[in-house]
Amino acid sequence: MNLVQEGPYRYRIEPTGPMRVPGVVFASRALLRDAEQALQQVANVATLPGVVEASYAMPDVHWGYGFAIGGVAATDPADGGVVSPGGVGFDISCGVRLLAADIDADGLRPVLRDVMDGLDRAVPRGMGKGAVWRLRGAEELTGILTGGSRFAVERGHGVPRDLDRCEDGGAVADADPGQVGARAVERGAGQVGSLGSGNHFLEVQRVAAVHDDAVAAAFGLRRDQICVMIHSGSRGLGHQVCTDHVRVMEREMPRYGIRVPDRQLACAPVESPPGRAYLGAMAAAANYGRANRQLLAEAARRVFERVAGVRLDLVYDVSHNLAKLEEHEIGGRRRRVCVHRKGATRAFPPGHPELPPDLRDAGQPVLVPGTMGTASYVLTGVPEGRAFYSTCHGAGRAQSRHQAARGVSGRDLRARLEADGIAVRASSWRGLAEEAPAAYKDVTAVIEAGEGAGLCRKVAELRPVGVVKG
DNA sequence: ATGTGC
Repeated sequence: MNLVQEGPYRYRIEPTGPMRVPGVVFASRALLRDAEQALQQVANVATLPGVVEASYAMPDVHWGYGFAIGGVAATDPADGGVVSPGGVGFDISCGVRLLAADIDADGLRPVLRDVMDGLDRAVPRGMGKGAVWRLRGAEELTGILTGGSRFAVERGHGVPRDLDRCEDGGAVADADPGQVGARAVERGAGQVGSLGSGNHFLEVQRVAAVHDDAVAAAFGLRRDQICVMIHSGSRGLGHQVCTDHVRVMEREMPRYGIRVPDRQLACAPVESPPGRAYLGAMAAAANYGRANRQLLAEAARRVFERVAGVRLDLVYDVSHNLAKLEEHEIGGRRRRVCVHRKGATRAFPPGHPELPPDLRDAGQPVLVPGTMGTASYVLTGVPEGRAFYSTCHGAGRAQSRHQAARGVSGRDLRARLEADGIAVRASSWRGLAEEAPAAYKDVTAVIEAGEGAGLCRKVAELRPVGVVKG
C-alpha cells in the first residue's frame, strides 16, 4: 500500500484503479504497523458508488468485515450513493454509556465489594439469554425498536433527563420494525438489558485525570469521582439484521449494476428498496441497542442506590457502529449524505445545533472504552471536525482471541487485576483471558493520534476500579 | 460482535 504522509498523524492513499476518492488515514506509523489488510479495506471502500470526499480511517483502524473497523465513509444518495451493512458492522449501534456518581473513590472504597457483588447479580451477561427487562408481548418489542431509550424511559426505566444526554434524544428516527425479520425478533425478545460478551463490559471507574476543567465540569465530571461505563450493543437482534440484509443485497446488487472488489462490501443505493429496507431495520436495531444500554444503566443505578445510597447521572450515550443521513458541507455546498461510522464515534464540536443546550458550549461527550487494566477516555469534538465529525472508538485489538487466551489464563489475569486494586466479576475465565490488556493496542497512543490529527480533544481519563465482564 | 461454524 502506497501511503503518502500529508501531515503529522495523516496519511493518504492515492486513488488508483476503481477508487473514486482517496483514502485518508489519521494515525501514526506505529499504529499502522500490521494494518496492511485494513488499509486495503480503506482503499476498497473508496470504490463504492456515490462515495464523497475520501474513505477515512481513524487511529484505531484494524481489519473488519468488508469495511475496516475504524472506517468512516459518506455517500451521496442523490448521486447513486449506497448504504452497506458492512459499513456499520454486525453489532449495530454498539456504543458506550457513561454515568457519573455523586461520590468519589475514597467514599466508595468501603462498599466497593458489596457494589461489585450487587452488579455481579444484577447484570445479565455472556452468550445467550438472560435480560433485565422481561417483555410482555410483541408490542413492547415494537416499542423498543421504534422508540429506543425513549420508550424505555416512558415505561419507567429511567428519568426524562436521561434522554437529553442520549445521541438522537434516545431514538433514531425512521426505524422500520417491519424490516426486522422473524429470526431477529426471536433472538432479541429475551435480551433487552443484557451486556453480551467479548469486549463488552460494565466498569466502575475513577476519574484519574482531568485535562480540561471547564468541559469536564459541563459534562458533570471532576477528579477522583466514581463513574460507571457501559459498553454494549444490539446483541443477537442486530447481528441477525446484518446477516439478513447482507444476504438480500448480495443477491440484488447486479440489478443496480454495482460491482465491488470484495463480496463483504455488499451494498444497495440508499434510494432503493433494499437500501431503504436496511436503513429501516438498522435504525430499529440501533434503538434496540440504545434501550439495552438504558436498561443496563437502570440495573446499575438500582445497585448503587440500594447498596451505597449513591445516585448515577447520565453523562452521555453514543454509538460507534451506525450509518446516518446527515448534512455536511462537501465541496463548498451543503449535501445530505449517508455517513457510515464503523468503530468510529461521532464527535460534534462546541456550538453544534444538535447538542442539548447544556452541552452547547462544551461540545459532544465522546466516550472511548479502553481495556480492563488500562484507561478509558472522555473526549470532545473540535471545530475542524474532519471525517464528518468523527473520531476513534477504542484501543483496537493487537492479538487474536486465541493468542490472547494462550498468553494468560483467566484466573491469573483476575489475580493480577485484583492485585492492582481492580475488582473483577467475570462470567467466563476464557472470555476474560481473551480480553487481556496485552491483546489490545495502547489506547493512550490512539487518543494521542486522534488529538494530533485534529479529530477530538481530551477531556478526562478514567481508570477501572471494578470490572463486570461477559 | 454472534445460539463463534458447512
